[in-house]
Amino acid sequence: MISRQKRTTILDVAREAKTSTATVSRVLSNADYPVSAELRRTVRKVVEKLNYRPNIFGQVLKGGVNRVIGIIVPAVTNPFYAQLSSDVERHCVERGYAPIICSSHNSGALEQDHLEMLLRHQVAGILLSTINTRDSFFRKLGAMPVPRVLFDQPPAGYRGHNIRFDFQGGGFMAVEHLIRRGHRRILFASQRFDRASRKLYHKGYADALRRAGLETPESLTITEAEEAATPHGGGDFIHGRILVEKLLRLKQLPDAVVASNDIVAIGMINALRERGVQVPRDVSIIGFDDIDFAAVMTPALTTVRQSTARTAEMAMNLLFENIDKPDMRPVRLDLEPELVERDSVAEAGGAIS
Amino acid sequence: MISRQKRTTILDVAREAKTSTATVSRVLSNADYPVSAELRRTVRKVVEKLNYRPNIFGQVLKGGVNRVIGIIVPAVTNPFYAQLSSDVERHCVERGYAPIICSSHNSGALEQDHLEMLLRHQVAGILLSTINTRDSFFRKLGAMPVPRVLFDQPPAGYRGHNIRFDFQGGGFMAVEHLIRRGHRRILFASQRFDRASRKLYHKGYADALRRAGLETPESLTITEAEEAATPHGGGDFIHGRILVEKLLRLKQLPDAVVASNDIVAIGMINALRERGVQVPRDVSIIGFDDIDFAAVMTPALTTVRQSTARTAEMAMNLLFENIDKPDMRPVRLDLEPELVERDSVAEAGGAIS
DNA sequence: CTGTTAGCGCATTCAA
DNA sequence: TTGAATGCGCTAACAG
Repeated sequence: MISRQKRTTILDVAREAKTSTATVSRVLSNADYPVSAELRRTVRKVVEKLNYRPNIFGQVLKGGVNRVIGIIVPAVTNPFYAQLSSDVERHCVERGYAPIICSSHNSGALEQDHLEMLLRHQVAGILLSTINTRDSFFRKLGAMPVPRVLFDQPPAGYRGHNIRFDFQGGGFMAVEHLIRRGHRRILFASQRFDRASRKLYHKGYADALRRAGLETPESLTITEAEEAATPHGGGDFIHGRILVEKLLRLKQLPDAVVASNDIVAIGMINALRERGVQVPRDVSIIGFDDIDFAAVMTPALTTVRQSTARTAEMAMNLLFENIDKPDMRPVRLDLEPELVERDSVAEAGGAIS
Repeated sequence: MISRQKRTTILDVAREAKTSTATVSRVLSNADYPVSAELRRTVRKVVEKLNYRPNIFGQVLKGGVNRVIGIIVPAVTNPFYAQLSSDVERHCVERGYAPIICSSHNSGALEQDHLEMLLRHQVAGILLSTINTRDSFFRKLGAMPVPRVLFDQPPAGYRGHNIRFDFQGGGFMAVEHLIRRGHRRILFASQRFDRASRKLYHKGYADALRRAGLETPESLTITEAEEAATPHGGGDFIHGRILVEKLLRLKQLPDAVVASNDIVAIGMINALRERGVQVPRDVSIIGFDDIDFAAVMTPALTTVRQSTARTAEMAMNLLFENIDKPDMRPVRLDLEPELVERDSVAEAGGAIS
């Protein structure tokens, strides 16, 4: 059985200071309330001496609000989400809120557990990148009595507040850039298409190819079995390596590869280098996300940026607005991709412009 | 002012189910308690219908315990801490606890804020990698009535539970390995020595050199000014680049470099490559931590592992033991470094063995 | 098997 | 300027 040391309560303080709990409460949290300077001083001294800290469970129960924001991401081990959590944390602290970061380990069930936990903790708001896709989940989510903003992966029909990144435009932009640089045979390399974002990114990719009159080669993907066999730690890096194995089995190397994210791209670049294939000399690669490492690696990664700073800013502004105005109607904000040109995409032989 | 939607309470459920709050409570949280099958069913149905969720503030206030564990790390954007948080999270979930991950952004003040927040939330236990060093902080920490385990950076004299990684042994091990591979002029490259871990790692490094009768060259470090000027995102990668600039200004390239962590090592390898200096051909580099990426990059990074899996396991076992036995006396657990030989350290010309 | 009720710690009326 | 009393939502002791 779990036990715990007895904590000092407001009553202990009141007794020691020879006053009432009401006065102690006033000294501590109602700066304006008139309390004689002397009593105020004694109370503070006793608080210090007893190392008293108000029990938030009493406070919140009494009707206060828990100044805590919950953030749920698929995996903090993914640098994109780590950076985003970090950005969000800063916004929270600025406004006097405490953030609770939850990582769902790419598990829909764990994500739901986190959601329940946050709700039971009466958090003031929730920021969520969900990997759940079932309607039943969104029905439950919709019934949760708490301000919330979805970002990164809001499903197509989602009706609440959400930050919607233009994945399709991103895929289009990536291919456009590659074509502009003279590439023709452009491959898509990705984990399973189990998230809307990946489907959309691929759609943008295919659209751009079609528009340029180019054929859409079959994508390189990770099978469910391969995914299950991936050691937990390695994550997408390993997927990049697996994709390279498949790539090298092709009759002919493509001109360029559109990778589903930076980690996959980096994994591919490394695996290719080991096999003697140089990026971008032998093949160009474009990533997605623009994680910190992309800028400092060699070759510096050309990528499509999904700005964590902007996402965090938009999402938190929206969330705090909703916390202030619980009845505001759902807002959808759009976030545009940005092309970040660096060194992993080279000019191809037959460049057009 | 902050407002919130009225949440459904146990009373709402009881009324709707035409029963008492006690029965509802029993159905929900006391599986053994005898309640007629029919009533049980009705209650469950109403709970579902009203989307009721017990308010944890009521539960805890009543005397229950908050099955939540707080984890504070210096920065989730550092892959080592991200991985560790992730490992810890798994242990928590296995035991029916919910983890709250807090990132202190390398700020001692923010770390204290997080600590206060966790305490006010009556968490069952806290896992802490502190960057605070002042005595006053540890006095406050000591007075906190909550089971806690320090890991990664417990200060020398700390008396509570702690997991102590042998940084000094790690530094020694790194140099030993380099010497074994025939390297003689071995440089230490690091951020500021503002943490005990870095001082200790350097001490082990210097000890090993002295023992081998080799001189200890002046270390390459980041100045406080350079650190302040580092853009927030880049982190230690940038530090690696700065260290390379300093390295290349030396009259002579060393045989090998001992980097303070993997990120710095990776940053250095990349910056060196851009300047035409190949690792390990021209200079060997050994990292520290063994983050996921170390295994899959090119060259695969030789490094000294501080196992996140082991750290998490030891720390959580200790923490849960302390939660079960609040009066147990402080335990100190030691964690040994492991050398992970990969490809960033080469055999030097005049190898001994 | 089911219901009534006390009380956890706190902020806030209301009364003095 | 201060204090006594109430009730937030919940569980458990007690009563039936």
